[in-house]
Amino acid sequence: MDKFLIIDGSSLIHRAFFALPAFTNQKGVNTGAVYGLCNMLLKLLQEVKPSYMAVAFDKSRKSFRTEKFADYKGQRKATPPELKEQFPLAIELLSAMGIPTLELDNYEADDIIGTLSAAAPKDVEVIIVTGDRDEFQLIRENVHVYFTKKGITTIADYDENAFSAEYNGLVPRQIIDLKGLMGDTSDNIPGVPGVGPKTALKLISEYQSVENVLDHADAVKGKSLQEKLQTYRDQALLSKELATICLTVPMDTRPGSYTLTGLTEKSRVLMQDLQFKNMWTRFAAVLPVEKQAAGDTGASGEPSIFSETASQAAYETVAIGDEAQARDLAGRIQRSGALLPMTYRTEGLLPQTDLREVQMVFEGKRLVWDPDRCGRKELLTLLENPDVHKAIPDPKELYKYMLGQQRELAGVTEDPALAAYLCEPGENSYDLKLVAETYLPASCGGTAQDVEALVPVLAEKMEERGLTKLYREIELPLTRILAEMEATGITVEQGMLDAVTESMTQQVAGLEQLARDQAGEDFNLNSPRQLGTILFEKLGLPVIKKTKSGYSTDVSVLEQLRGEHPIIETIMEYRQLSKLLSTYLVALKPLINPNTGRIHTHFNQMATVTGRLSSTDPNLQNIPTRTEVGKQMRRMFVPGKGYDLLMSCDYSQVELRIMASMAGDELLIDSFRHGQDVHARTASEIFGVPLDEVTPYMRSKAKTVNFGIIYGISDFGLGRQLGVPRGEAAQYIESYFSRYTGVREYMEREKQKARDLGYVETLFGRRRYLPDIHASNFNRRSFAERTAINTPIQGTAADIIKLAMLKVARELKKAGVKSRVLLQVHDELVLEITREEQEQVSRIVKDAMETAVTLSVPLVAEIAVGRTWAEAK
DNA sequence: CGACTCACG
DNA sequence: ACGTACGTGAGTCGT
Repeated sequence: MDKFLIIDGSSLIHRAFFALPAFTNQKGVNTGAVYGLCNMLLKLLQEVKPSYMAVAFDKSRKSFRTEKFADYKGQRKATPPELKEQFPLAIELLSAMGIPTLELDNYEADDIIGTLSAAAPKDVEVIIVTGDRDEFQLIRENVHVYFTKKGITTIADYDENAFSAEYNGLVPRQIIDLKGLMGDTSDNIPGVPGVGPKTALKLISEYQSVENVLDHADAVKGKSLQEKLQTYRDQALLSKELATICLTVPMDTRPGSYTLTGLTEKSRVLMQDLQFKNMWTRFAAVLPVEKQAAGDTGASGEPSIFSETASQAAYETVAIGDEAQARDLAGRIQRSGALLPMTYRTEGLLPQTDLREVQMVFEGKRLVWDPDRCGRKELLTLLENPDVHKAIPDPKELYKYMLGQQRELAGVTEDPALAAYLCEPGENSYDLKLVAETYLPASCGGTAQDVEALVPVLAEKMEERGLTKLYREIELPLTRILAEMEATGITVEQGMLDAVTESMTQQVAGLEQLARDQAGEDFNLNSPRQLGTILFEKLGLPVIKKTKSGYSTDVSVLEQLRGEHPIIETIMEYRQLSKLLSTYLVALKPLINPNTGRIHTHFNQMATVTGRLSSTDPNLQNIPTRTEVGKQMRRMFVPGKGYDLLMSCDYSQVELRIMASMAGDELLIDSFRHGQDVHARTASEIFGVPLDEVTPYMRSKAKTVNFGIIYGISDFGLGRQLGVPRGEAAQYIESYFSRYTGVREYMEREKQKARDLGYVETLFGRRRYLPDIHASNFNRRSFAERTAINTPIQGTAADIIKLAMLKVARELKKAGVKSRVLLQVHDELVLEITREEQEQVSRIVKDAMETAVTLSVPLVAEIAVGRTWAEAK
């Protein structure tokens, strides 16, 4: 049966507006409500698959109802301007999408919807979508109401039965009788004062209609109710009339007039303008796309440089079908010298991953090459040929596949995903489809054609932003190194993991029981909420800090409560142990690869805004080290078969050194050049005592100050960290800056740069845009200012260790040693080595790290070696 | 799916 | 007067 989807646009856009945060596009146009509406429509289109569709809006506040009753909707708050301005936008967008919209003078959306649904023929199923219960009156056979309960995602389907179940056996039409009695505060329908939903439901259930209730007013229970019904008789009848949806609006009611004509080019441009990045493509999956007239190049009117690559029709798709064809093709590709745009997919567990669905663009054709079918040998030959230049988005998995085949992927000269990351490092994903939608006027849904089109676009963008060198010399070659590290993995001693898990499980259980005994009741120790209730309500401990949703119970709070009650100690111990247990023991075990017996983390090269790597599944960059129990975790990491030791090589105070160099601060540079203990030196400077009179207490304070400086210090933050009043913290900062004047100037310079250019950058030109630097909101602006200070430092450190990794890899290869790099932890490299190579490798690694770049201060790397990661520290 | 907490640099 | 350290990922709870 054909379905007719009728949407209460006004109702849904209101819901969307209040359910979503205030989005704006770059031009400052509010877009959140339209965005939310689009998402709801998308979901509905997917689920309902309608043949006909219309979206109705209220045209203005005036309607035939206001003529009857001047106060109708009189109490309603004015629509916020941020929402109001989105109505015309929504209508324009929907029209461009080929979705019929309706708004009529003197009528509300309700009436339009009512008229359409009432006129719909029996062989059409009508689905009304609204957040307004009034429209339940329209339910009948073949007419459903999808009611948006709360937010914008939960939808309940009401037919006659569902309605009757909720409304005590009434029929949908009787909603107007209910409204007649109870009124509606939001529409300012008065009803009968003192009659609420419960009384109204009871009365209508008994008497069926308002009229009948009024006729039997003397028979109802309760003296005052009787009186009210009699007094407000006319008001009740008027209310019923107001609540009645008009079914006879003069309009075209033939469903056939409301077909979906298809997405237009204009809608794509509009969505791009609104910065709805993948919305158009998502709609294209459920709506027809209007064919463009020949020669029409779209909204710009200018011939697009992508006019050839952007259209699907320009590409012929060819599947490689047999060995002869594969050989012929491989030969032609190798001779051509052309850049080969590619996509690929792999699956399976290391090292036996399989390669599937290779696509490439060659001689204007899209080739689909399934290596399981034919020509695997030829394909691998192409992939390992460094003279065949390839453009591959995110090729890390392909590198790993090749390593599993004892081969090496070479000649990857472009990676559009990586390029997009360098251009805009704050995005959530660099999936090819998304990148194509962002940078191309028309994407081909994440195919090799998109790769081809993206390469020149992103090359230009990177050139314009000074990122080319960073891309070519650091990021692109680093991918291969990361692939090797991931493929290699690190060995965890399984027996120890099991033993520690066992004993820690016991301890955690014991502490859990103890905490319950001390609390005198059962509760979930892992629930901060339940814990808060116990501590601050039941036990009456003083509230130190609050969170958005209740009492804070974090370590800083617990530390202050220590001694107030024995349970605090128990909780702190429990927290520490259960964290270790769940995150580093239980979670680690299933990530041991059964094929290799090792743990293969994933180093994400496109995850952070500063240029650091991140590590997932598992995160091996946050294995405990700070506490004694935590160190136990590092004892499980050992050299693998054929290796004797783990080696850790870490930069000493890189970030402070980088700051000294970038700031050109004479004092700090001097300190590092003389190989001084910087924290002690800082203490001597800010406390005004000779270096040999610095106490450990002063040094520790100075160390905290030094960290604070790198983070874009504030007196409040420093005070909190140090546990001193902010005034005292402010004094430390002031005396710091009065001595390290170069640092102060550097910070002002970076903030000014962010204000002038809109971005800050690292030593190697890695950029981070900071739009909030101009925010009127103090908080957001301050945050951007601290970021302006921190990002060049943290980011330069990231650049430097990446360079060091490339150099280490090169030097180790040149030396022909077996020892290899396994992990990177921001300022540290972890290797597994043989005893024989220890001297040689430590020299190579230390030297490569220290000479990765030349700053105005020396870089120092410290080597440690041991049987486990804990000992190599 | 957001909030909270906590592990790391 | 504003309220705060920078950058991550993961486990758990509760809506």
